[in-house]
Amino acid sequence: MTQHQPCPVARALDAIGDRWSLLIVRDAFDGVQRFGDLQRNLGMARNILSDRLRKLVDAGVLQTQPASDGSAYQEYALTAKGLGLFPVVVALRQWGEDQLFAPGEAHSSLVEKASGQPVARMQPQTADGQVLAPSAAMVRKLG
Amino acid sequence: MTQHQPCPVARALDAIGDRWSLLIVRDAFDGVQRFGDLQRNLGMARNILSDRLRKLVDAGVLQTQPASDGSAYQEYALTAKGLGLFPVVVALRQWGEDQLFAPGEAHSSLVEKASGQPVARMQPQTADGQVLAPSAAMVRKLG
DNA sequence: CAATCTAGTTTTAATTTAAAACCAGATGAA
DNA sequence: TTCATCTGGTTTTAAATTAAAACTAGATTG
Repeated sequence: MTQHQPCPVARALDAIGDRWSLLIVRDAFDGVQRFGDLQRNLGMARNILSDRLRKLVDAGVLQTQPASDGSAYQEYALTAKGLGLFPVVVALRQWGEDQLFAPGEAHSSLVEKASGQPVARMQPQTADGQVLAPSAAMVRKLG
Repeated sequence: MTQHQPCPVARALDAIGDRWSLLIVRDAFDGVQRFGDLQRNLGMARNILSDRLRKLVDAGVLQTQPASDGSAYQEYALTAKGLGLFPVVVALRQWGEDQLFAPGEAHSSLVEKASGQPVARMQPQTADGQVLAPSAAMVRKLG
């Protein structure tokens, strides 16, 4: 898996496409920012978490900053680049909600804080706002 | 990584969150359906491709069907569940296009076949169509 | 019918992940 | 201020996964 893939999807998966990185990012969106909290939350090996955090920081998805509780520790926060993954996490969540739970099986769902209303289903759209079917899309090479 | 994760994101990543599965799905969206074509395209080991295809079929993301060229071989096609990953792949592609290429660096992009127009940027929205910022969303547990 | 192609499987080696022990510095309690 | 504990790691070793290559059976081509 060399660097500098020409396909944006491949390059994205190079950065965050392993088993743990997107779960770390999901937790970060939920406000989990401390090493220990991430480790307990995700139940993952500390050395692997350490490695992934380093890679996510190197990739510019996370950054370290002084802990907000005033202690001498640090916390991991999403950068602007990391915040850009919000649509990815939401799309993944919606696919999971739709496709991976038995009918009637309980699951969490994403709502707007202010209203408590569920978030709208994400769908690729054309420039003029029509829903875009997979078969109506194509990749234009090397723009 | 046990089965039956309560979080839809975790469950989704259990199904397609390894280094190869989403690349296979991306190729499937691009019409690549034959074992040999996938292997050559992705440059991955045959045994791993074989394993991933089996898992994706078991997960209901892909299904096998007779090859469309009339030969006795089979091909792997997206199921309805697999087609549901379109927003995930597009979101990932847009993040890659936005964040992972140097300014001016050439990259492919996704356009509408009919018009050649680029696909609109995906953004989570509230029920009434407002853009939803990450900080304005929350997870409601066990709906 | 022989050569080649397709879609795998098997075997073995290399890499990655996991678990557990370990450690240094920060914190908190007496 | 000192001792015990907490935090955020690293190191070591074992287990699991991935990769590369060789191999195979059935399909196709000439």
